[in-house]
Amino acid sequence: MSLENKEIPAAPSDFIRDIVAQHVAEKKYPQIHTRFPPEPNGYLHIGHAKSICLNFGIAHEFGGVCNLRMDDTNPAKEDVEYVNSIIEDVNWLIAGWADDKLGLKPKGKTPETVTSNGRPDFYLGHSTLNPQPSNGLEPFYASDYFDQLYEYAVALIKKGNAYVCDLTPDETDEYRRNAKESPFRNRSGEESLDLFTRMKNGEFPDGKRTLRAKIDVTAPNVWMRDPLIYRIRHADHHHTGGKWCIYPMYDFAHCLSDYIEGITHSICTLEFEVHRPLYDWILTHLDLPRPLPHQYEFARLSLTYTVMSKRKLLQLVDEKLVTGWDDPRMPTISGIRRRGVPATALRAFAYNIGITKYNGLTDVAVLEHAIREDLNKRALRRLAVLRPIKVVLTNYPEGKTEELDAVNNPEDENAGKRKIPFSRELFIEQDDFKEVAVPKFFRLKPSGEVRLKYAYIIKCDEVVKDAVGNITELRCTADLDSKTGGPTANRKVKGTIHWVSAAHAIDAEVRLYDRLFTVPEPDKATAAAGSELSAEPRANDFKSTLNAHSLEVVTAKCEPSLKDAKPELRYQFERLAYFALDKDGAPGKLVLNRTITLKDTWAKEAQKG
RNA sequence: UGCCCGAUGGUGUAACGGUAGCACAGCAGACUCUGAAUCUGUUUGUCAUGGUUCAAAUCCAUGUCGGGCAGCCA
Repeated sequence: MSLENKEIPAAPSDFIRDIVAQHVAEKKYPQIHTRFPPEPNGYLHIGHAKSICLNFGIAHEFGGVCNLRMDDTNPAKEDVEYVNSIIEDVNWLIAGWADDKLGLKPKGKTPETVTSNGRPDFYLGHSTLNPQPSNGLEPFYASDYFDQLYEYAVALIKKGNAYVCDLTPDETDEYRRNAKESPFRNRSGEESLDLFTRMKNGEFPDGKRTLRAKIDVTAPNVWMRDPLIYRIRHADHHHTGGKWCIYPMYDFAHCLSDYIEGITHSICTLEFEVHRPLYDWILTHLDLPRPLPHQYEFARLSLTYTVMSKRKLLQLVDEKLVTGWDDPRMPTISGIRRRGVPATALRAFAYNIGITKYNGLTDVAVLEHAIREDLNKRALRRLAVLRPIKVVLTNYPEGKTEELDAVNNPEDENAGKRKIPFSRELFIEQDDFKEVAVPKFFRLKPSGEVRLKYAYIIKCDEVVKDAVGNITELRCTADLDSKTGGPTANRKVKGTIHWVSAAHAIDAEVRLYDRLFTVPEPDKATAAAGSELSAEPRANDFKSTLNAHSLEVVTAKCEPSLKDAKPELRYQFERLAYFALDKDGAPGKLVLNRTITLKDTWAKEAQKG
């Protein structure tokens, strides 16, 4: 069994899963049916990953289905680029885990008019389960239901539960704030129907009229104060083209999309909690013949050292503060993937943080731990030197090369071994030599000994410097009996360091990524903290906390086996970090991204002084 | 301001009227041919005040603090 298919830890329990489990026990529904409904107006981020893992996790654990649906009712903000990235990201995240629960539909399929329980109904039929979306299948689109939503709106008007309103946007706001009835509230159903038809036919400009649900303008919950359910937008839609100039609002489209698809559990984030009465109102006022979906809310994810809002992420992209949506420093799923994080690690993280209604702030260390735990098990060990310093072994024959055995992964016997060339001239890490060593520094120092991993114990005899005092070379002698497996191999020296043979090393462009922000809560940053004490954070202030050193590029010296590195594999440069191939690489040009460093207890110790 | 929701160690979560547990982080140690991993130990917690009860993190009331909503965005 490969790591990709390895099951993630025991299914968690939370208040939503408890509800679902109860419904399953009661046999309340023939099948549990969730959905993941992003708006295609940006790339998915790690907060969406939490939602994906919840919705697909429930489908996975309770034998259900989870539809992927584009919540695309606002043509102004949405784009096919985003649709495609969403499909790619979801498929990547659920691959080998819940891809058999992914609900799709045949391309172009729209809801059918059927009879359910003796009454007319719109229903899409059962979702198609298929892990290959390219196979004539596509995700669901709220925009595929525009015909049906229009019919539902007409039905509401005919029942006296909706009316066309001519108030301007400002007036609408004012009336709603003051709990005042619109003067158009009591116009006849016939007149509303006529005006709604003409809205649809394009007779009015944007903003001229709206369709509103007739509920209760004095309701304490403002979303019940005759909310808008349709507005005029003369704009092409990425999926329906120029067919429509009126578009349904979220509240109207979402609950009915859930219904049309046969969703049982409609799970969303906390900010929609106040919308739930409206969700229920619309569904219960349309005399729908099948069981109604129900909405449940959980807290969205916040992470330290991260911004999560699509607006801010878009700003980073637009202002070229990162290289794109998939910049490995971005908290987007595509960025995280490019950074080298396996989907299994992201899923483990999502499971570990749990689901509640408390708006907390999760320490990014929890994510980092999940990544390290995953990578430790799968990464192939390699020797590579990021910042080289030359070492010459004066007692080792010139021109001699040995092939030394090296373990590919101590956590996985099946990963096997490889050969590493060893010779008289080597590179070691600058950090692994100190001319004036501090007490607990047990790496290489003048007259000190250190083990070269898989090779010999060496002793530093001489430090060679250039005219300005920079170290150019270390001249060392090797204990030629101390080679791994040799007579004095068990001689104890405190330190072991990594190295590469200078003559055999290959170069790689290595991108050392660090956190994008320097403070735990960039959203709370105040740019002008000096001049305006206790100032409220302003919309753009988060950019003042960007980490200037979030990317450093070095040319590393790597052991030659790395020329065969594969994009689907992960590598650990021993004692340093985990790496993955970047798409910018080419045959003969190695480009690696640092996914995450190894834990570095020494760095912490050294900082203490 | 109105409405809604929430509050358990530093952080995130569990305990569903009956011993406050887990993970991350931290600290200390063991081991180590990766200062990684692994292993051991360990500091720190039920927002407050009342009430119900043999018994309250859990139920009730009030307060405090925090979050959300008040777009013709989702």
